[in-house]
Amino acid sequence: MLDIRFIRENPEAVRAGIAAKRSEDVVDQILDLDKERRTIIGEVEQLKSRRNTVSEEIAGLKRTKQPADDKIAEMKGVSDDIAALDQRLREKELALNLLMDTVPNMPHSSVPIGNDAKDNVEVKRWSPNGDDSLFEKRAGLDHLALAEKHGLFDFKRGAKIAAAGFPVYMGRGAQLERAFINFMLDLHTRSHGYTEVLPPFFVNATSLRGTGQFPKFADQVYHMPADELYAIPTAEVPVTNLYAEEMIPVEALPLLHCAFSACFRREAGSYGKDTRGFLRVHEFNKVELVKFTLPENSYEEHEKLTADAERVLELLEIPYRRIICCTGDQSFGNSKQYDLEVWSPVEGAWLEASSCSNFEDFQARRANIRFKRDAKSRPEFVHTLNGSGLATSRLMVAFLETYQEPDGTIRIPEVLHPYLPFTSIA
RNA sequence: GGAGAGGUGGCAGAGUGGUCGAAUGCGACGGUCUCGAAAACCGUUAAGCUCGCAAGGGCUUCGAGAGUUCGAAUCUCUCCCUCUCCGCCA
Repeated sequence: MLDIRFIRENPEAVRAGIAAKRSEDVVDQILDLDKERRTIIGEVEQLKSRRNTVSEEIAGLKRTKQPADDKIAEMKGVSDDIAALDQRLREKELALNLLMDTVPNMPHSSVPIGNDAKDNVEVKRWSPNGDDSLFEKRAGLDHLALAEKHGLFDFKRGAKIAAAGFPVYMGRGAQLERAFINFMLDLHTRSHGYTEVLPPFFVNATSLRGTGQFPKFADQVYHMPADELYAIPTAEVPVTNLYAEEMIPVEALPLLHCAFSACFRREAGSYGKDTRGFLRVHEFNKVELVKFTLPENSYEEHEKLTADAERVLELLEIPYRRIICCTGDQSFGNSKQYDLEVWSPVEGAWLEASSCSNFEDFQARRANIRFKRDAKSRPEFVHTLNGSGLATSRLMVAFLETYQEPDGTIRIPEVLHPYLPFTSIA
């Protein structure tokens, strides 16, 4: 959510940001409602002020046992007027908030203007020893064939016991998945300074609104109406909301958390697109990185967070690239977004394995996450950042294809040996 | 699932329908004292909205919502949450 005062004072800048993000321009409606709202506030508060004054006079008269009947009679109508104005005010505020929720975060000045993914800009490419030949399409079994050959996953039985898009990991496939997760958690907690969190996988609607999934993406989240709970689409939701409505001690900033969770996404409307195997699933596993920072440090922390995610791929020696998402492709709530894409040599395609975003104070304002610079200063909103570090599903695809030998054996890189009871899948 | 207790300021914890945004304690901040610190003493100590160039003013907030009343932290109703005990259970 943006600051209403910022919109009031910079309507043209907001209009430009909305246009760059390909969102609907509601600035005029917001300004109108804001004006009406403030007019009503002026009227109703004048009445309330009068009521308070007279109430005190009545109290004074009662205390000295003097009659106050005429003043009481005078106030009877005033309270009704106040109630009517309060009602109108609530209606205006409700309408205003609904619109405010649809305004995206403003893109940072360093983000390229663009329409869609085609306008994203590659800013970095990495492969072991800088070997560019690794970015070529190669012959070999794709991840589904490899999984079949070695009995790593069971998509059919996943569909039987749940639904299509809910993978089952079997045997060495399950162990490999667990090794990825443990490896990433250990890296981020031991080498990158993050504190581990294992959050609930269900949250309430307030939390989803806090991080920006609601109201815009409500149809993408699994809902359990009997208990009014929602399955998390990412650990970003529970972890960011840990400090909702709180004042974080300034000395605790920056606050760094990493969290493993399963992630649940309905992917409504995307049927038929990239549906094979792990390319698009309803449930997947992810280690998420979340930061709470001082406003002036968030862009520096964004670079570090992205580098922390990249480190996973570098240690696993998986070729990847970093792209900066253009204004039309970045997400609703963030101001700057890097995507990390792993190279899938058999698909011959880049697969998104991570998305690292700076939300500035957009989520912090919605969730009311604040800090004070010192005891005397006013509270300010922190900046929140998050990024996958990483999601395992696309990583698994690239990993299996990258590490297959000519005979279909999958070699396990040394960095994972401490996490597995085998060094190859043959 | 059943029974009970409770939700008040950063924390702890009082509160009679009317000088209650709220006693008191702790903490924090500023000051006196000190070479410095501790102790002691004095003072300050919420947030949001709104009007105003500012100084400053106004309004709201005692878990949430509704009600009674001229007036609600205080009375009534509904809901939410926390804790304790019993039952069941991974």
